Amino acid sequence: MTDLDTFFPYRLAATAEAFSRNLVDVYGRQYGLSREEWRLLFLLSAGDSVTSLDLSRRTTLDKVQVSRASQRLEDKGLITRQIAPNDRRLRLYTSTDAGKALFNTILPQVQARTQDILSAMPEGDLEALHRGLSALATAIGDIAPEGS
Amino acid sequence: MTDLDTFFPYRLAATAEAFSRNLVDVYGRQYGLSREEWRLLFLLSAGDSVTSLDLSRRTTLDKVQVSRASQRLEDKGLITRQIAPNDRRLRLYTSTDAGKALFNTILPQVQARTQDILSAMPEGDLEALHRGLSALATAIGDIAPEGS
DNA sequence: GGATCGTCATATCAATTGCAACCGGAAGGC
DNA sequence: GCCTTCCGGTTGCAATTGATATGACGATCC
Repeated sequence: MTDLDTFFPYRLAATAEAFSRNLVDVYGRQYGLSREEWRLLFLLSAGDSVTSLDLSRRTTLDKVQVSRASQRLEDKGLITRQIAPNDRRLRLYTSTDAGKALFNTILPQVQARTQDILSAMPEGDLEALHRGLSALATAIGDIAPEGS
Repeated sequence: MTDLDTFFPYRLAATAEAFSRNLVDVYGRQYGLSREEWRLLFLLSAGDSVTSLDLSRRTTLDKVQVSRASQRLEDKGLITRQIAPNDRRLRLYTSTDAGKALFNTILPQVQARTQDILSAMPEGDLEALHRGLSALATAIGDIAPEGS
């Protein structure tokens, strides 16, 4: 167990990063979005307006990252930011038509790449991965409830 | 499938990151090592001298990252860097006594934290995770052999 | 042997990130 | 009403990272 390759957390991180790199190659290299921008666009394109609070809760991004990523998305005309009417400290983020169009262009490609990879796995292993990952996420949450 | 939480690559990345954060909390917050520094120390403390080529091959770090991380480790007195005798372009990295001592202090704590988390998983799920992760790593390697 | 090409380490510069201060705005006490 | 405290978002600055260029070295071909 003194070899890094066999050290589980490292294998997990390396695999996740490799997967992620593959997808960044789709939405980043071709469309110039960073990972954070893609995540935000993903959440916003689902439908209606979302507050910044929702965003940082539903991503692993902190408020500075949300602020800067959304600024760039706004500069690109993909989203708009308004001040929330009930609490003027909050922002309401909304995807523009251009943003939704871009999202609808990219999503199938990302899904296709994802499918390419996942369907290359032997039968049953994907289910095993799902099972294991869910259990791990739960375990991490239980062990370290403090988080950020 | 329009929810980020259910989007598999995201779940994988988020879980890996959460796990990693937990470990960084051990070697980083308490001993001031970055993830890269910890990885290098890990590899070097195993035993004898290692060339920079080995290092970047056995981590996901490129040579610039190796160069920088090892510089910091040298500044802290944890490793030494010599010029390789057979190829004077290469560097030979060796862990100092201080480096090994620090590693021997940290490793048990990292392993303990890892065990805390993994053993909180229900019976069988860890094996499933191993299986799935290996299959996924293979699939990624097959799909995108170019990599870096 | 000398020219040329590929490779490794490092330097340099721009872009990104993290941290902490700051600026409104809200909430609660008085 | 005000004043204090807390909270969300932004901004500035320092440290880090990434991309690219430079310089040193080794290997190959002539």
